[in-house]
Amino acid sequence: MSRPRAFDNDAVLDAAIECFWRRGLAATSVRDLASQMGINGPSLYNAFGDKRRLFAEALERYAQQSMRERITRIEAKYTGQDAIEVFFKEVISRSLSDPDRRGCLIVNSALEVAPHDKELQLVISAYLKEIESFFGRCLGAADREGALPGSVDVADAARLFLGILLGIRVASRANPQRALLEGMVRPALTLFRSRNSPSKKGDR
Amino acid sequence: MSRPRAFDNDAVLDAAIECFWRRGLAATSVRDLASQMGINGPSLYNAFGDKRRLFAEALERYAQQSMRERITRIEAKYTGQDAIEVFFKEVISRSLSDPDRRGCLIVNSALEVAPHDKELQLVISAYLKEIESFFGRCLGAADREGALPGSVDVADAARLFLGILLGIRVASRANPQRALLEGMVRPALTLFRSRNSPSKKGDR
DNA sequence: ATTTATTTGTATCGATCGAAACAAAATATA
DNA sequence: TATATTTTGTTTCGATCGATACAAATAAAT
Repeated sequence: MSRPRAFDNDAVLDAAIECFWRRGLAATSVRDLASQMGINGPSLYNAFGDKRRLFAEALERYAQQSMRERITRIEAKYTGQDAIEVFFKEVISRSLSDPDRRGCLIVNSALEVAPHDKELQLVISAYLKEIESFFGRCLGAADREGALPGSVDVADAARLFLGILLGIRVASRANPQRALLEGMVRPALTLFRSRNSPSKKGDR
Repeated sequence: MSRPRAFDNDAVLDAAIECFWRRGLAATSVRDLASQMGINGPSLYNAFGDKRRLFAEALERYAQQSMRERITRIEAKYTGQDAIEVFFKEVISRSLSDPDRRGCLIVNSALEVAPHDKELQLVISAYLKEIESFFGRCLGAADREGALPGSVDVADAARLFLGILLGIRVASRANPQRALLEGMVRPALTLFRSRNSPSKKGDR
């Protein structure tokens, strides 16, 4: 009954993600967005409402494609300490190989957007909670396998790993050095019962 | 020989800190700044050059008044694990009692400014390094007192605590809940040899 | 083929951005 | 008191901001 869209919705959303990821919400202009998305301003407003709603859609797509994809992919192959180690290995690898220092759009938004937008704050908090829950599942599995000392509280340890993740994401934008990022994680892994510990003090 | 300034340089810098702290560099307009600082636009430009240089001055003053003040004050009274615990207790207390969720200007800037400003990136990295060094001194003292297990690498543990601090600062802007922030720290404190451990699993 | 509904491109809206031009005001020095 | 130097307040610059008015273009439904 009407003229069809000339652009692919997911493709232009990916372009929007790239803009917001690199420069944040406030510093990305609608003209930048429209240009990178390959559409006109009115098409952008027609399809997404306004800049803030476009951001919300881009953020949700990022959460799906980046965060949840990684979590489900890793949990399909690993459990417990292994899953956590692979997770951080991947995050650090990505952080060190990103010349634009984009970090993580969720973490960036937690700092830039959440304090000034109550609605998005709830969304972003929920994303962080998803990550915390992932760590919680890994730690719960480790606990059931007897891989956690009794002194370790699973819920707190999940919060610790979430904190380390946030720390890595922040540090990687200001000072992306392997020694720093890996050093943030390594001591936390000693919370697990030592297996055939491959890296200890003095190993380096 | 010339007309004197009608405003106190430190006082207006404090007002600028407040602006940048709450809204960041890009989202704070020169008009907002001048208004909150109680001066006119031209006076601002005359005294500080431009918005970016004003930001750099405000950031340095913040680092002195907020970060270094806390570190030196705590190190004058505490050492080792105590210093670290008091540090985090204070940071968490501040984070939970801030209705504007300002977080930490250094951490906010590490995420917002550092990736896009090479000069400020170096400054901000140096600030983060100062914090890491503080943790390193605390951990070194603990190590010399035999309060650290041999499996703990001091340099890495300092990076861990820096990471947790960054994580707390990010989380406190998106989801400032005591259980979350304290939970991020508590497991890391088990890296120290257990003293008369006042809080363990199930204590809560 | 006509109608209807939506998207597209062009142009532009008022508001605000960082920054500065300019002259009046103010004070230490001569 | 006269001069030199800086700050101050008013005004405004060109650029850009988010958002839209409007009409031409497009295609499914009738």
